[in-house]
Amino acid sequence: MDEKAKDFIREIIDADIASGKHSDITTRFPPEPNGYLHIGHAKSICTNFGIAQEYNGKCNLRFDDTNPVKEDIEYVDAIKHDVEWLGFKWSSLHFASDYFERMYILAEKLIGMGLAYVCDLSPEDTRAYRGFASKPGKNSPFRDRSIEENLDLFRRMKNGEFPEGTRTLRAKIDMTSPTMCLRDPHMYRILHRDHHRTGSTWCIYPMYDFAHCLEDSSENITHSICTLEFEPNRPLYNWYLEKLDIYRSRQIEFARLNMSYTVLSKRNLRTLVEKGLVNGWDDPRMPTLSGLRRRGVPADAIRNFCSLIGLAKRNSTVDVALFEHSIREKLNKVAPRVMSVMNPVKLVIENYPEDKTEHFDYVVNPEDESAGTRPTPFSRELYIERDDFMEDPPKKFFRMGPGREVRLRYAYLVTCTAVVKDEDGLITEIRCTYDPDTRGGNAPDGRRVKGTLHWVSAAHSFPVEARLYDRLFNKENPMDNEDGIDFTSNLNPDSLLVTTNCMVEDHMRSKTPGFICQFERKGYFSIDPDSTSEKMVFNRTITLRDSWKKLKKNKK
RNA sequence: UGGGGCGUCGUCAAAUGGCAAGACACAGGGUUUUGGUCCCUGCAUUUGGAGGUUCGAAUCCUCCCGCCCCAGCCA
Repeated sequence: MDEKAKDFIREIIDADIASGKHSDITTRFPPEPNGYLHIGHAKSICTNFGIAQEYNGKCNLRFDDTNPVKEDIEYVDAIKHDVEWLGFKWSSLHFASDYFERMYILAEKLIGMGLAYVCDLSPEDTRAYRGFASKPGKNSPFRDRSIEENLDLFRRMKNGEFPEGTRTLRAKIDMTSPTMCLRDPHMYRILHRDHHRTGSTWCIYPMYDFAHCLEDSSENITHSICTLEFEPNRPLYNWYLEKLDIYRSRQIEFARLNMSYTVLSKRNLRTLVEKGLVNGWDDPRMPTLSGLRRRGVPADAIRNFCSLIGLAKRNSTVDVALFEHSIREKLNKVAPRVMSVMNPVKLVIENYPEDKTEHFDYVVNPEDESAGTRPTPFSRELYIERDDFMEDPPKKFFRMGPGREVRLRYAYLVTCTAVVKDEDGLITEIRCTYDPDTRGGNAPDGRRVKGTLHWVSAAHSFPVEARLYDRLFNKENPMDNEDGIDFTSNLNPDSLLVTTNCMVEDHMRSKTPGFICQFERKGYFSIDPDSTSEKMVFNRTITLRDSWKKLKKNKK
């Protein structure tokens, strides 16, 4: 068995088990319900749930809902659905808000220990007193209130006696600490807002640093895995647990995922949605899990991608090509093949009987023998891809041209005899003859053809809408632009092209949204929920690799 | 320029003092009724730089350089 090298987090866990520090491992995935999950969260989900699986431990799903201003129940449901879709089951479900009472008690305990105080400084003054990174801060004038006064004030804060912004509860640590978050950090702020779960019960809400370590501790989380930007907060995380003398979870930080040609911050994704630059959080161009799902990306592909990218502390940007590779790799193995013509032009076989229809055996998936074959109908009038014909083709063009013989996949060898055009010079019809001896696609005399074209029978196909998606941004780093702010200037104007006259084999009529297939030679497609009985809609998940396109591009 | 992190191929990423894995990308070739898949081949004499320790250094030491994070009553 080839031992895959372990990442630094799994090495820490191994060491903790070896040393006897832990015999059972518990992790957690702690999203804030203020937006939709994206591929970056998938890295965290796969890490936390993956570790729990590998070590026979537990992984909780916990909503970090400490800020009612930004959070909503809508996101809670969407997040649960996304985690399940990715293929994970949480050991237990929690909400930070379930711990509000306990947090409050622990806050009073800290006050009682002389380690927390109510501060009346305005937000502006608080900032002024904090100092700078290189300059120490000054003590708040309210820092030395008596325990009794602090307790009284804090209870009155809780009882709603003070307006928002007038007072906070702060930990009494060290205003001169070189670590900014240790300069008497806020524990509670006043917010006269209804919370999506606790309603109007509370008008003070705990800050992240105070809340998160308590949540982890309450759940006996052994390893609290988070992203790099929380690294400077770790001393504070440890401070609360130590002073309160409660279960000590260990915070470990890893580098969040960045991906080329993609934005992955909730803030920027929200901008795209709110400015109407995409059609919602689940727009198939979005890197959200809901968007990827709608686009047709299998959860398996995402999980495999997450194991390919590794886990480390170095800031990095993964090439989106690696993600695309993961998608193709999965889809190639599972997607049934279908023939569909995106940009149809009629092909008439002059020597084929007008009233005849015959069927050929179509291999459903050459990568999966068990998928078997199915019959596909063929007749005198077909559609082929406009791109598959050139009147004056170069040598390397292996497709149809005047006088050229090509294979119609699974059917016959045909030779182009004529082209019919309208008054504008647009080709309206291509004429050809077929060789009846080549049934199935091979010539008994052994002659070979270079090209094999896909096709549909005109009488046995129907038009659908195809939404051809491409990368949302045309710049490797969408954040890199002239004014340094407006990343939307790097949006790819061709990220969505719609064609409404894509002809698809008749048997596809019965398929329903979510169905994924490969349109042969074109790419992988999934049926969109926008489909109606009048018009089916297909999303292009991703194209096939296209070495012909590459060859053409390199010549230019 | 205070504190906390991080520098190994174009992009990710292993190597834990003993001869720089692997994947993607790229380039070339083979097979092929998808210009797909698959298969072969090539792709870091060198690990941000300079010194030092050592028989031996990406790994240890010193100095330097670069990048990221922290000054929300956000998370």
